[in-house]
Amino acid sequence: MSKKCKYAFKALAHLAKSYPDTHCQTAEIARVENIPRKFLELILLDLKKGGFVNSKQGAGGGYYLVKAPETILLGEIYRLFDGAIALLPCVSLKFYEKCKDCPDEVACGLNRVFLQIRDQTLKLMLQKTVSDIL
Amino acid sequence: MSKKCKYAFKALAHLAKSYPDTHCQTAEIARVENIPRKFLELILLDLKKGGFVNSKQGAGGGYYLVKAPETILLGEIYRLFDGAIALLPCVSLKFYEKCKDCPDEVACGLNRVFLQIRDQTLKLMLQKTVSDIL
DNA sequence: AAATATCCTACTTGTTTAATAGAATTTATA
DNA sequence: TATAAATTCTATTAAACAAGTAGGATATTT
Repeated sequence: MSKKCKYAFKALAHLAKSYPDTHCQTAEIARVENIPRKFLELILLDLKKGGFVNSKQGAGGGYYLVKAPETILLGEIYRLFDGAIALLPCVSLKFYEKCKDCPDEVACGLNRVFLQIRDQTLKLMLQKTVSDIL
Repeated sequence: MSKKCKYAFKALAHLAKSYPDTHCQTAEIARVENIPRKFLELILLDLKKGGFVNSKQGAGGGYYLVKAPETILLGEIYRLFDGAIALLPCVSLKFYEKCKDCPDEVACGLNRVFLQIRDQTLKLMLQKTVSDIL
């Protein structure tokens, strides 16, 4: 998992603590969660584009969750930042790509095994939410 | 998973088909499995250093498995080429590293969730062998 | 108007990936 | 014993990605 993605999880967990009452500023999150501030700005922006958080500009502004923590699936966030959950593109649901070197996906032994692993991981990732990492 | 690792799996599967009777040459494996030949050379060399295959130099030489296909765990190969199976260094068994931004691993929610995911994946990866991808 | 905060674009630095190139070494065999 | 065939070794490369950093534009409050 990229640092970006890990920081995103931590930022969401931080915002979840003040949900739905109040909002937090980038600088505060950065300080408390030990994340480089300017880097975190980009991450929060991505989370906003992804529809997970919203923001208020200007003095006294900040970020807040758009949805309840228990409705934000870890898998969605992972995909937003790191792309495929699957270890092979040919077993990915959302980022599927055919292997150029593989003539027959159905007969491919790697495909079979890594589909199982993807299924397992996906199940947990779409079952666990931001409220599970508080 | 890196291409290198995927190619390694395919090369091992190829070698498994002629185990223990005969050996295969890089050029043949490269052709049949659609892997760039010079790239495959490096991979087979790594597999040799890792103790999974052995080779015979010179005319009529080639590579062959050192151990039976059903004793070569996919997780071992994955680790050899791609390192940690875990998604976070702080939940990795063989490639453990402390997160610099995390004050308390035991209290960390991310640690908890991704430890579960690692456990799942590891279980399958150390249970499945080269003979499972034939 | 000033201070504060998000928003946006670009840049940088280092590492990794996926190869490719060429020569050295070893071995079988004609 | 020369030659061909194969592995082995070292180096290089181009492209992409990771993890930030920098600076200014924009919006909002006081």
